Amino acid sequence: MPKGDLLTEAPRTLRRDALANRRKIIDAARAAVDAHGLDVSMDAIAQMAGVGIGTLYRNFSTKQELLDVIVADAALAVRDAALAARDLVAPPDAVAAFVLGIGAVHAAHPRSLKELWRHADPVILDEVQVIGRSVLDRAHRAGAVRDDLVYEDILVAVWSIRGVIETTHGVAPNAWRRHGELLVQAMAPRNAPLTNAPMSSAEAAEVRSRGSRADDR
Amino acid sequence: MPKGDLLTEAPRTLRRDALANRRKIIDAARAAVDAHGLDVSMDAIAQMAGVGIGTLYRNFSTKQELLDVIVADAALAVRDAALAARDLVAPPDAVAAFVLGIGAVHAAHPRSLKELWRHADPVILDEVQVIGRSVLDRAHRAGAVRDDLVYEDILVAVWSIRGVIETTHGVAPNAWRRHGELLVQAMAPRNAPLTNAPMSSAEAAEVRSRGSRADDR
DNA sequence: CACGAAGCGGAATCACCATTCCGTTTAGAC
DNA sequence: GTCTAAACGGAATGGTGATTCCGCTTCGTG
Repeated sequence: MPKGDLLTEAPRTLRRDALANRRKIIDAARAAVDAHGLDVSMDAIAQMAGVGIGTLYRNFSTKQELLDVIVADAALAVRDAALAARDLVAPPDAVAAFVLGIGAVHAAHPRSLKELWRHADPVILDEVQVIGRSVLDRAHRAGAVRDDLVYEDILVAVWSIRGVIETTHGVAPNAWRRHGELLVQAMAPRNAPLTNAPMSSAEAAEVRSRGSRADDR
Repeated sequence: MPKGDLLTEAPRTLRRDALANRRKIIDAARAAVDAHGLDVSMDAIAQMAGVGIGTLYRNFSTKQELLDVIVADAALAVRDAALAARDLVAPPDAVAAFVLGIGAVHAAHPRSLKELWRHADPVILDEVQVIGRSVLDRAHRAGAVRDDLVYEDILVAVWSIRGVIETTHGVAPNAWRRHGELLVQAMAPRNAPLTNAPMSSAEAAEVRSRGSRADDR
């Protein structure tokens, strides 16, 4: 050990080629997931990226770790869509922009967002929630949405669009848009009050931690 | 070959015990799928049914074949819900009953219906479609739904409810009901005309044959 | 009750993946 | 140009799950 114990931690910079490979891997992984779902094999990703499997594992010690990067990216895209709705759209239309904007992100990555609402970084999802609540709040004050509409309804609307995309994206990639339009209209004032109570925000948060697996494993 | 070629086909009746086992297997499979999803292992199903794996494969030559039976059952439940909506509910409310009734079936089997709309017997799904179109037709004539509502919108609504259930069932098993209510209201007359064209019925049919996998495999 | 066909259980087989290991190749500091 | 740490590729390993095989057991007929 001639160099002593000065450098216990990993080096801060990657070799030029290594960095390029890392990029290729992430891009390939995203493409592979969009094309074949979250259960693409690591070999398939490696091949698509044009590197060996060893290189995948040099960059990401686990498949999950790689997928997390993909999901994190997607979460950022969702947050950006939320921000755009809040900051670039007039309050009365912002709820629609929020729902449809996030729907568009899902449509662009039909499979990688599947697990988004369960596995993504809670910090980002919290940001989305804060943005969404503020969008809804201003819409309420503008009288642009029905009184009984709560943020959880909007969340559920997004999940419903996700479901439509999951079912249709290969055949009718825009089918979700009409569904979204229908939902937005349902959020308008003047509709009869809803008789079913909304999901509580605690429940919404829990979907994040346990997903739907109340019993799995 | 003393018996000659008279009995090329399989015997028509099962031994009493074999029949009982077959029932146990189907029940266990349904329960297992509801609890753990379509990728439960055959071993798990066998164990839950209290039989050996060999027995599973004596009854169903393939895992897919067993799952198909489960899905077929679910398809029948969906058809029954559709029939109930058509025959037991006044035309103006029948569309709501159709959507919510089918939603309830999905909620009762959150996972086994996941693949329903892709893999189930086309004959049954056709029946559902015929029933649905007739329900919609009568609702139109009663002036109970918006003019621009087509059957494909209803199908998409069901898929959206399926998506909500998939996401929430473990945590908020009734969250889908409020979403369904919202959708039903959106289907009422007096809403602004939709700007997005509906999915074509050819596309809807294609979801059945290729599902969303435009590129898989 | 004896017997043979029909059934049964579960070990063995096969295929597919994630992950590990290690000999070989290269970037880039000197 | 040399040299070494950093990177690489891909074969080998280990685990999981579907499917097959076959000796043993049970139903139910005569």
